[in-house]
Amino acid sequence: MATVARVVLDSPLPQLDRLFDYRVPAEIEDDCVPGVRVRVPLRSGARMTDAYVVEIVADDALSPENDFPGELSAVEELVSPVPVLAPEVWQLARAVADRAAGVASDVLRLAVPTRQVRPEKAWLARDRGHVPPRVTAVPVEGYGDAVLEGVIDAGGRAAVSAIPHPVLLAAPTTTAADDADSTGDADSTDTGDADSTGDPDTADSTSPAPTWVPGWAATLAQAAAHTLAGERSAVIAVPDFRDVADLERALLVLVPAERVVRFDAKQTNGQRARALLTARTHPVVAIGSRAAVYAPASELGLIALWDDGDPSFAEQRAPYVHTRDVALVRTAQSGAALLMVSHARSTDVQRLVELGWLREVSPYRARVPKVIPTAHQTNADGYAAQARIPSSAWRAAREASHDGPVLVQVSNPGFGTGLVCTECGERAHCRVCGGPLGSPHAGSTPQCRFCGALAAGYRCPTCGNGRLKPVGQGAQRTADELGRAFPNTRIVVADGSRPIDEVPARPAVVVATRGAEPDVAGGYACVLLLDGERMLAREGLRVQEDVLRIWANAAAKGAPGAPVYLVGIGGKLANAMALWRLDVPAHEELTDRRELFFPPAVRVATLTGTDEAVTGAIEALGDAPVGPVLGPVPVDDPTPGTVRAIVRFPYGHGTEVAATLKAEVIRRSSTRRVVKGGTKRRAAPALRVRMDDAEPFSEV
DNA sequence: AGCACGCCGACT
DNA sequence: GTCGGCGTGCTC
Repeated sequence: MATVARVVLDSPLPQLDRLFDYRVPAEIEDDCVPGVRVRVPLRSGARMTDAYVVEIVADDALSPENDFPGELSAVEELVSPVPVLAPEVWQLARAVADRAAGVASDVLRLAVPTRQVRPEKAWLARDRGHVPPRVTAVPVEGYGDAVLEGVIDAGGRAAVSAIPHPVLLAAPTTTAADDADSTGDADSTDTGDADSTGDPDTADSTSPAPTWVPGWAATLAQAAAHTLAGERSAVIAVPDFRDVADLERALLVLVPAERVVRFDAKQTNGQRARALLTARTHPVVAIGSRAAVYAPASELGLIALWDDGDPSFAEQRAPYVHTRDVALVRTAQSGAALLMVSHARSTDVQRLVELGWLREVSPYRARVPKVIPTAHQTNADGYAAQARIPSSAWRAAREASHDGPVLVQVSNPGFGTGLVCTECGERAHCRVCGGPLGSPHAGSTPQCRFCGALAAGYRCPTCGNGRLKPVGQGAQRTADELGRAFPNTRIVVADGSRPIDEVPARPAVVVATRGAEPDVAGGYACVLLLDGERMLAREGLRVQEDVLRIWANAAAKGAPGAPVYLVGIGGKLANAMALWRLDVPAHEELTDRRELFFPPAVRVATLTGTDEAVTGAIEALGDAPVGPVLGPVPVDDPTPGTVRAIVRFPYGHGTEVAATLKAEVIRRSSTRRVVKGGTKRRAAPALRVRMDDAEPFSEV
């Protein structure tokens, strides 16, 4: 009896985004299993396409009325007998693509690394019956008696407020197993002497030394260890590379290295391929940035995200699906538990909480940061007056700097955000492109921040004066100021171009741009959050939640109960920080967005293309949209004559809207336009659809 | 993507 | 009468 392989083609064409059937030649029948890569002929024999086998069916199980009625072509080649596409990852890719009106093979490109021969051979040669060391159960500390364990074991879902300070994480004692007398207080984490009883059930004969890790990392490592102890996998996605490092450090205290696999952008393809195959072999904890959420972890028991509001979770490649959404789809498909851990709450998670879909879990008696808001004066130009740091904060910082490091968070790197004329205060602009001038170093030649042109010999066009001074404060400038104010203290600057992962727990002033704050064992003695006002002045739908997130994450780098000065901020946001009730602004923000039909209260789709295609797509949607359709308006991107429109629709219509838009894309892709003019050349697709853009209104 | 199929203008 | 233009549609 012959068999038929049902395959997904590795092609970005939407009209090919469905399964195709091929005959399986007898020679490869044994190895042609779901998940393997094959090459198949597509259209008139000679040309080959890469594909993954998704399903093997007996050809007498095909029904003539439902399946392809013609003669099947044969699979041309089995590329490798290693099944790299796990069935659940295929299901995930399909659902994620459908949700985004996108193409499944685009999702697969994010989920499956390109073929690597060496790791595959190593995997095939290896004893697949290998049993990895067992993982000792540890309690998830700080959340009351087995609260999070209960969520995980029940396949539940929770929005978890992270423990807002560093935690000293110690390896479980070899007797471990029962969590009976957990105090539920992360501060009391047992330092535990490094025992060397050499329990054969644990990976190493010597336990790792206790390590300071961020509170969230301790919680997620313990949650993962709990999941692994039940022989189930955990998948944990975090925004960036440094978070991966923190989490890995925490995990290696609790679980054998063999059980931890990484997926991140800095890996080579070979490393990713190895991680992928390991994850399929036995239960692991898969950690990493966006790609980790697609890890083919066997027996999935837990999916978790740290800081889901971080913009890094927005995928940059088609179909632009946010890691949070992938996690939600995967949770629904797998029945695994879901933990959304953060300090600040995203409006997206708040929506799920208000729906009752996520349960709220907070630390039990956590010591929250002692946030002290100090509203402050600005001068008439709107620039911070000389007293940038209020005297109370000065005093506290100076005092704290005797005991340990003080963190100073600023919004921008370098020396300042702009230059103004010393005489008339006019902002200096580039003579080439009109962009703002800045100075990368003290006293260096002014340079355009947009086009990079140097502006030597600049004269103010208003008053003719030739001298400029910086306005706004970058990290370097702040560091210089503080250096004068703290004469005998070490000053450290950390920003995007000079990243510092960790500073010693010694007196120092650490000036860091938002998001680049180094860790310190035990936490900072004091935290100053300086440029809040400027950060809030940005345009955008998510500025407020983003700024809260940035503040909260820095505040949580302080030692338990350390003072945190929130400079120049009053009102609701200051209140939320002071009370450490970061859900309140999220609730209010979400309420506003419901009234305005803005995401995430509703979903959005951005339609780009020819006027006819965009208008046609809007008509095809019928009455699914809510709120007025925005546009179509002309945009000359990617080609002149293009228009863009934004439609908004309730979550309940998502499936229908995505399917309709995908059908429109397919319809328009078969009739391609030819640009008028002498030489005919291929034009942009007549219709492009992007769903759930985080900042959909920024360009319309 | 590519390539075949199909219905209207100037050529042996 | 036919050769060939590229719009349209399909790919197991």
